[in-house]
Amino acid sequence: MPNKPSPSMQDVYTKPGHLFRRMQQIAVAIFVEECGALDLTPVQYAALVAIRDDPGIDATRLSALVAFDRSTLGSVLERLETKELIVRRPTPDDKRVKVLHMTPRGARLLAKAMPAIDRAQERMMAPLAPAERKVMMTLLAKLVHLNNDASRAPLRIEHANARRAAAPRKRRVNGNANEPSHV
Amino acid sequence: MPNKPSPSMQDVYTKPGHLFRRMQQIAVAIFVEECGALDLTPVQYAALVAIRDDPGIDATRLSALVAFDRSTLGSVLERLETKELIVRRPTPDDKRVKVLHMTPRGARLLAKAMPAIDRAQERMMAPLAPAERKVMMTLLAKLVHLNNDASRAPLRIEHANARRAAAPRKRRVNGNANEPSHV
DNA sequence: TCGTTATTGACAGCATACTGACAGACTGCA
DNA sequence: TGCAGTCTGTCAGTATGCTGTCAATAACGA
Repeated sequence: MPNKPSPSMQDVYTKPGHLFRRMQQIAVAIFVEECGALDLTPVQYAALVAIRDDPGIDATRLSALVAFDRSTLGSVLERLETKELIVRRPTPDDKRVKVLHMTPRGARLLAKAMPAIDRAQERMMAPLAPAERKVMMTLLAKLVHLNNDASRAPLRIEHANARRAAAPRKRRVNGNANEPSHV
Repeated sequence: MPNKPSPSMQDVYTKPGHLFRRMQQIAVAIFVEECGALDLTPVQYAALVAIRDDPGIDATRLSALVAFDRSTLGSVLERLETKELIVRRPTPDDKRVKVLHMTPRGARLLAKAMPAIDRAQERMMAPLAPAERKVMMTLLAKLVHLNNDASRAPLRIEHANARRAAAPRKRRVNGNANEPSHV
């Protein structure tokens, strides 16, 4: 038995898992600090943008667009509807589906939130020099992209218009069928 | 470049906030995939390591060591105690405090989990080339470190032994008194 | 056409996280 | 010594996220 010594806390601090968790903690804290007055969370913001980009989208396709779990998205949409930022409407086409639209109020909030969002994104990266930021973002984007299928809620951009475009039915081939084509 | 008045989803995808959230999602998914059989989450793992490193630590100091919110840590410790991986004991010194110790069962689980943890950390970074991983980790560590005070639960290593070492009482000067001295 | 399969939104249950508040215990200092 | 202020664990409330499951509905295939 090699009897490798167990990891110490100092080891944990330098591991990607710990650092990603910390960075997410920090990013959310900064976001809320900037947007808290507008009562808008990172997740709600992303959902709003996606709905405005794709009016009439349904919840399942939205979850693929913003990479939320379908279960989680339900409660997020409920909160957005309670705040009257979006509406959920049934469709005659498919009685299972409820389509999503942004309200004028939602549009106003989004416009108002923009400067705060920008400040938040700026602050997260502030400790790095401009050149470092660029490297960081490139590597992070690559990492997220190539790990896309690791999470339960992978990003699926090509799904967004599937319904509307009457795309051919999907054939799930055991595991990850849709490798995204964009890089 | 962004001639659009409002951000589109394509913009959101390239913003640090979105990418950090995705990466955390992915990191947790990979961790759970590797360690799920052991019924161990990333947070529980970090707490276990810290308790083993610092037997007799109390919950408040532990929360500073692993950068959890004090409120959150309560329920985490409760779950660890239910699984009999740790014990919480009152101390005669200070009736408010409950000190934490790992059980033999906790030690066994930690030892058993090590290979899975290593695999998980490895998999998260797998899409990057070795040189890229190094750059990524360096920049990420720097970013987390310099943003440390942005979250509610900043890392406070110097607190860990405060009680035991009978350190001089800290003087809170309006706001965040402990600016980390290490950079 | 009709049974099988897939999809959709919803829900229950668990685990992080954060805000804010609290009672009880402790400490420093007047 | 007494008391004002601090610290500790805990709790209620809110918001993500995940694993499952379910009924209703839709689409497919023999």
